[in-house]
This record gives sequence, C-alpha cells and structure tokens, in this order.
Amino acid sequence: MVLTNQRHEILGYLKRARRHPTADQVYREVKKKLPRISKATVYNNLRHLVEKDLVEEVNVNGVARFEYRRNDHHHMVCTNCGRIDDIENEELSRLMNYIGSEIEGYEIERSATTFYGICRDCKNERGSQ
Amino acid sequence: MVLTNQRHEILGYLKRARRHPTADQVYREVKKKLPRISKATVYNNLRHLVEKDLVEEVNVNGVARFEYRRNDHHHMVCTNCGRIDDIENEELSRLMNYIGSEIEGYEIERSATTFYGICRDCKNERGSQ
DNA sequence: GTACGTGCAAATGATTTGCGTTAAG
DNA sequence: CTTAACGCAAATCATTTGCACGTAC
Repeated sequence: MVLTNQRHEILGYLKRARRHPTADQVYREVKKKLPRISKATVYNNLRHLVEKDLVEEVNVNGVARFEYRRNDHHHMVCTNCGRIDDIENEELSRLMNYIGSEIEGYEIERSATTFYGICRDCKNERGSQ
Repeated sequence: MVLTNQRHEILGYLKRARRHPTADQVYREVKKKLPRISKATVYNNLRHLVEKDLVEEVNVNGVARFEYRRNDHHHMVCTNCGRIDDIENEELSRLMNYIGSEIEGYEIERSATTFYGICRDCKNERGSQ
C-alpha cells in the first residue's frame, strides 16, 4: 500500500478520534493539517482503508461513519443526537459468531449489531426542559 | 391516518413482497397499478408508514429498504448480489432484549442485527465458473 | 369544507468519477 | 521511472422539499 501523507493523516485522525466521524468530519479535521486535501481524496482513502480492513465503516441513517478497527464490539446510536458509542459484550459476540457459522447456505463473513435509543445526555436535557 | 389509494397500494405491495425492496423498486411496482404516482409520494408514504410502525426500514450500504413489519427477526445481506433474507433466532432476540435493558445510561428503543456474507446462489455461481 | 396527500420539478447532500498533474517506492 | 494517488470539477444517486392542485373524511 502506498503510504501517502494524506492517507497517513486520515488514518492518524481516525486512530485518535473517540467518536465515529463522517467522511465530511474527517475531511474538515485533516484539512487543518493538509489544507490542500480534497474531499475526493478523503472518500477514496476511506474506501481504501475499509477494503484493507484497517478501518471499519458503520452506516447510520444512510450516512457512512468510520472508526479505526479495534476489538469485536457493537454500537449504540442515539436517535436524538446521532452520537455513537461502542459497547463490548462477549456473550453477544460469541453468540453472533456461532449463529454465523450455523446459517444454512450463506457463508457469513461478518456481522453487526446496533442498538438504538436515547443517550444519557439527551435524556437529561429532555428531563430538565 | 388518511388511507389514500397510493398508500393502500404501497402497503399492499410490501405485504406481498418476499424480498426487501428499495424505494425505487416500490415506485416501479406500484406504478404498474397507479401509473400517475410520483416518486415523492412513494418516499413520503414510506416514511409515514415507518413512523406509524407498519413498515420496517433496513439500511444496507446507505440505501433504505423496506418490509412489512412482522415478528422479531434478523437479516442476512449478500455482499455479492445485495439480496436480503430474514432469519429468526429466539436466543439472539432474547439476548439482544436483555442487553438492551441493561445498558447504563442509554434508553434503548430497538436493536438490529445483520449478518453479511455470500448467499447460496452466489456461492454456486462462483463455484461453477 | 378543510386538512392532509399528491404530482411535479427543483433542491439537497452524500458519494463517485474523469482527467490532467504529482509524488511514492 | 512507473504506477498509484491527488485535486478539482462535474456527474450520479438517493432522498427531500416547495408549491399549486386534488381528494378523503
């Protein structure tokens, strides 16, 4: 893989990011370091990094979000503010892998579990209104 | 809810459809019965039906797909042809509900599990090439 | 009669692509 | 050197919106 400056900065930013940024957010952030970078380059690189399994893509409401690949985990999406949190649950991961291996006909490559709800911050805000 | 002809046909089509059609597929099919229907009407109604919980929306690769709401179930998406199949697994449903109820802070409303892989048809096609 | 729904066309927003130029290995 | 990657602008695709007209109840 050709390690360009652009690719390096994009991956670096994702490594640091706690949240799950959209392509546009990655673009804005990386632009601070590399002001001449184009949006197309960000999109191309994100796709590339996902293909190389260095980055994970999570699709929420039709918008792609990205995160540096780490342990097997699941997602919680706040339906109010759009925030995503990671959760780990070994029992769930184990069951998913087991089911994946048992499905007739299909050859499962991966799986994703997402919980939707209201995050603590949004719940508090609502309560205090 | 105002039950217009358009809404009736859209819901009727989804009830019959075995697959999980996109908005465009719904449009094309319903157009056969109601040639003057517009795409906007299809989109508006699909959104409406989802809000009313009569229809379920599944987002795959950034494209919305729809299905008439039935039992709690999960999805398998073929990464080759895009086909979606439903699977039921009580143990998984039970565990998901349990985890959802236990997550600190979040107030979970729903959850979704999707398996990605190669379906039987695509596997056979590849094998015979 | 009135609010809600429809059809059309235009707008939006995310993502992709074509192409001439640049830089990594 | 040579191929992959870049930057830019234009294109594409799914979805939404504004508005004048029509229809369910």
